[in-house]
Amino acid sequence: MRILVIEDEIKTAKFLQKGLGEAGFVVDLAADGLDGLYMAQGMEFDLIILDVMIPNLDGWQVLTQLRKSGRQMPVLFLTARDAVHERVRGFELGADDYLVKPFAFSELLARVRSLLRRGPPRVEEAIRLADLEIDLLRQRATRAGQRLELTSKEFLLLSVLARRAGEVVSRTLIAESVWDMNFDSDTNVVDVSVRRLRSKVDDPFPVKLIHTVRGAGYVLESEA
Amino acid sequence: MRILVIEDEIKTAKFLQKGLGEAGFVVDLAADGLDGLYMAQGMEFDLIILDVMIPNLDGWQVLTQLRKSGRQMPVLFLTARDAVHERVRGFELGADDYLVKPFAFSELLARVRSLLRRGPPRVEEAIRLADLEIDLLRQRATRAGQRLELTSKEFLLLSVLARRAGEVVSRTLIAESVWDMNFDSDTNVVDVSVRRLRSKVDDPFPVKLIHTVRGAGYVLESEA
DNA sequence: CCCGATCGTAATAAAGCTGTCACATTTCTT
DNA sequence: AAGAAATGTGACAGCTTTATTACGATCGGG
Repeated sequence: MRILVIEDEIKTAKFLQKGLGEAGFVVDLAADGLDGLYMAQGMEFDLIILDVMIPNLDGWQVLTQLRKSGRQMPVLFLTARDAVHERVRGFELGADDYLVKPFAFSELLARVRSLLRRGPPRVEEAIRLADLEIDLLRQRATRAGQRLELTSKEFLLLSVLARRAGEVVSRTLIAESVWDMNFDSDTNVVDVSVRRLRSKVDDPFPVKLIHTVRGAGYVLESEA
Repeated sequence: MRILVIEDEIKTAKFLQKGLGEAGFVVDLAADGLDGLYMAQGMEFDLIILDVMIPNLDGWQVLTQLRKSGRQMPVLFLTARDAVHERVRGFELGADDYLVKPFAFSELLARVRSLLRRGPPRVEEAIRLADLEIDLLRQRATRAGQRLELTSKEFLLLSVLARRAGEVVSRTLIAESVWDMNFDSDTNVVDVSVRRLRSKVDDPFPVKLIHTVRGAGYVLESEA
C-alpha cells in the first residue's frame, strides 16, 4: 500500500512517514502542491494525505486537478484548526475524510485504514435523473437535451440537490454548502434561489423534479 | 427519534434544534449539566449531544454519571478546543464520537446518523409491520411499496405507535410524546390526528393496521 | 462610466398544516 | 332497547411555512 503525503511542514511530514512506515505502508513525501500533484499523477498511490495550506497550489487546487485528471484514490484532508467551511468545501470537492491538526497518530491511522478498506469511492462526474443531466466537471446541465442556462449559484444549488437525489435536503444543509452560512437564519435566500432554479429547471417542463417537503427542505426526484 | 442537546450557548442550541428538526428529529434542549443529566435520566432519548464546557456539571461529569446510571444511548461530544487529549479523554469515558467546535452542520448530521445506525445498543432505524415500512431516519413511510405522504405530525404519531407495535398506546402517552401536553384532556387532537393518519395509512388498503381499543387507546398491529 | 447580469433582501400572496368544534356513529351498560 | 360514554368524521380558521414578485446593490465587461 502506497501513500503520498503532501505537506510542507517537515516535522509533520517526517512524523507521518515514520509512523505510517511502521504500520507497513510505503510513504512518499511532497513538499508543495505542484510537486504533490505531479507525483500523484505520475505514480500510482492508494491514498493521498493532503494538507490544505501548502505552497504553490493549495490543497483544493491539487484535489480539483487530481479529480479532473481522473484519479480516484481516496484523499484524506488535513485542515488547520477552526476552519469550518474548509471541511465542507473539501467534501464538496471530493475529499473523503479530513482530520483537524493537531491530531493523534492513532486517529490518523484509523482513518487511513478505514479509507483504504472502503475502497476507491469514485467521484461522480455526471448525474442523471429522468431527462435531467448534470455535468459536474463542466458545470453544465441539460434537460430533455436542451441546455439549461444556469448561473453559478444555481448550478451549485442544483448539484447539491442532485448529489443527494431522492433524499430531502434541509435548508440548513443547503445554506451551508451553497452559501457559507452557519447560523444566519433570518434570510430567505434559499427559497428565492430555489425559485430561480425552478424557473429554469422545472417551469418549462411538464414533469417537475424539484419538490418541496414542508418543514424539511427540498428533494430532487423524478417520481411524484 | 429523540435527541437531547446539552449546550449553554443559546445560539448554537437553537441552531441545532432547527437543523435537526428539519432532519426529522425531535430535539430537547438543556442549558447546563445538571438540567441535562436530569432530563437524560428522566426521559428516553435516542442520542445525546453534549458540549464539554457547560455550567454546573461539565460534559465529562454528565457523561460519567449517565453511564453509571446505566444509560447506554450514544453520546456525541462537542469539544471547544482542538486539544487532542480532550478527545481521547472523552472516548475513554464512553463518548461515541466527538466534533470540534465550530463545526459544519452537515458534519454533525452525518455523525448523528451514523451513531444512530451504529450499535449497540442498536437503535432502530426502520420498523416494518406487515406491508408497512417506516424509515425513522429519513422520515419516510411506505405501504405496499407505495410512498405515504405524511405530514410531520402524522409521521411522529405513526412512529410512536410503531415503536410500541403490538401494544396499546394510551392517549395520554401519545399526547405526551407527540405533543408536549401533559393532561389537557378537553381536546380531541389525538383522535383527529389518528383519523388523519388512518386516512392515509389504512383507508386506501383492505387490511387495517391501526386499531382502536376502547377505553385504552390505539394499537398498531397486523392481525385483528 | 454605463449596461446588463447576478444575487440578496424584503414585502406580499398563496398554500398547507393542525387544532377546535359540532355532530355522527359506534359500543357499552343497565 | 335506550341512554350514556367513547370514538369517528368533516369543515373551518388561525397560523406557519413556502412561493412569488419587485427592488436595489454589486460586479465585471465593453
